Amino acid sequence: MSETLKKPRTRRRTAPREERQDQLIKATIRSIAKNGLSVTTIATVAGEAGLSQGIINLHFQSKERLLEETLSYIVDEYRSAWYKAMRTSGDSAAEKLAALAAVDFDKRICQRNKLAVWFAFWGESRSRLTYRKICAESSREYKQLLTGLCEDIIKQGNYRVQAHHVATGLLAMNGGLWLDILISPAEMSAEQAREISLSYLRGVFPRHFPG
Amino acid sequence: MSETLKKPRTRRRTAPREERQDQLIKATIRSIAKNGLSVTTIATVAGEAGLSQGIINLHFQSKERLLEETLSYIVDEYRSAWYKAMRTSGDSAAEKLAALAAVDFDKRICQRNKLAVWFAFWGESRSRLTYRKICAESSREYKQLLTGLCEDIIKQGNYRVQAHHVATGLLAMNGGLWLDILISPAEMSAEQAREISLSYLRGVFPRHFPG
DNA sequence: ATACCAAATGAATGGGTATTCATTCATTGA
DNA sequence: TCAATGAATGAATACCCATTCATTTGGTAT
Repeated sequence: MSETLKKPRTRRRTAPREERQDQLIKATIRSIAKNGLSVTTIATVAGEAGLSQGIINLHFQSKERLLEETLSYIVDEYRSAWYKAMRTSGDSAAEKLAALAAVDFDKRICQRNKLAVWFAFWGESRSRLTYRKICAESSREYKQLLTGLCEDIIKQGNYRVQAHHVATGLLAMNGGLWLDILISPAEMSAEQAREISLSYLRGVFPRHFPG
Repeated sequence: MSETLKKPRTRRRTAPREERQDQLIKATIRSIAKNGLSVTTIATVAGEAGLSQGIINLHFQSKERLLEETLSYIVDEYRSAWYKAMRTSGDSAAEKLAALAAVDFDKRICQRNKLAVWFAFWGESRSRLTYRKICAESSREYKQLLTGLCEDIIKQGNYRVQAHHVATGLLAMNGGLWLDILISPAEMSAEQAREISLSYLRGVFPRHFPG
């Protein structure tokens, strides 16, 4: 007995709950990217995951909850990424701001499949309170963080701009660049987008972000 | 005879083709804003227009074509707006650029219902070639126009930025601000957005857009 | 081995949607 | 006033989709 940690020889057909849910969420991301949210059905997701239709209600109770969990997954992943960037970046406000801006174009975050999910949900969010709620707190927190960093830099450099304007503008610009990457990947790569975003910061805070 | 242009006394139940199509497109915009694209059905559009279900296939052959015509309507309206801005604005590149940037936050263009439509279609556009095509030419043309104006200003002012970066950045920022207006109208008005967008231009071209 | 349990399946169900088309109705010209 | 025309209707149709659940299957403890 007590060989509980033995590895299975054959690929297990039954997976632990969390693993299967993760698998389904990733299948949902692919389906939304490939088919769009309005054509994403239980069947397309199950097909993408290579599993049966019934499994979605087994794990998520409803299609709607699967979609909500998928959005949460993306939002949480994004939040974790900038939390980490804050921890690992340099101490100065400028370094932190640069690190945050870079997260938006990080390989892990700035994947077209995931961008497709962001925009799919934004497209529906006007009419769906739930979707807005899932994004709300994280986005509020993020903007506050950005604004704080901008305030510091403005004080240090004696710049004559409003922190709130810069933070909101930067956030908006990066979102818009995401759309370019999503829709016209031939004309806009993540690297170019990062460069454009940075050139904005150089323009507003020239002494902190020298060209 | 020859009184063909007489006005009808009673409200006509049968309207000219173009008028009815316009009415249906406007109903579609309202339905997308209210319900989202994925819940917009023949029934919701017909209900919004106060007409019967059959009328949509009568005028547009299919729901899909109605949606495409609706997107085209929004795109064309936007294009007309900046064409007009170019005609009526001052002659200097800076004036023209300011006029263009202002169009994005013009009352006619920057309505939440219409913004909802833009984002609804962007959300699906990754998976729908047709949607991308409808936007493509207009958007290309617009970016080219912006870039040209930036080039002029850069030459005049001897600025050390790339025209393409500024044009793309401005376009992206305005798109991102649209999202703020759409999703958090309490925190972002069209006027504030215009101000933020302008403060970007002031930052990049300080001698042409004095604060 | 055997029995048990939970995971997974997929056919069946019920509700909803786009599209069609025979019918109704408003308008116009004679 | 009376056809003739075509716009508009809405019930009928055929299809699709989320959800359910009886059944099967894989893993585990005995």
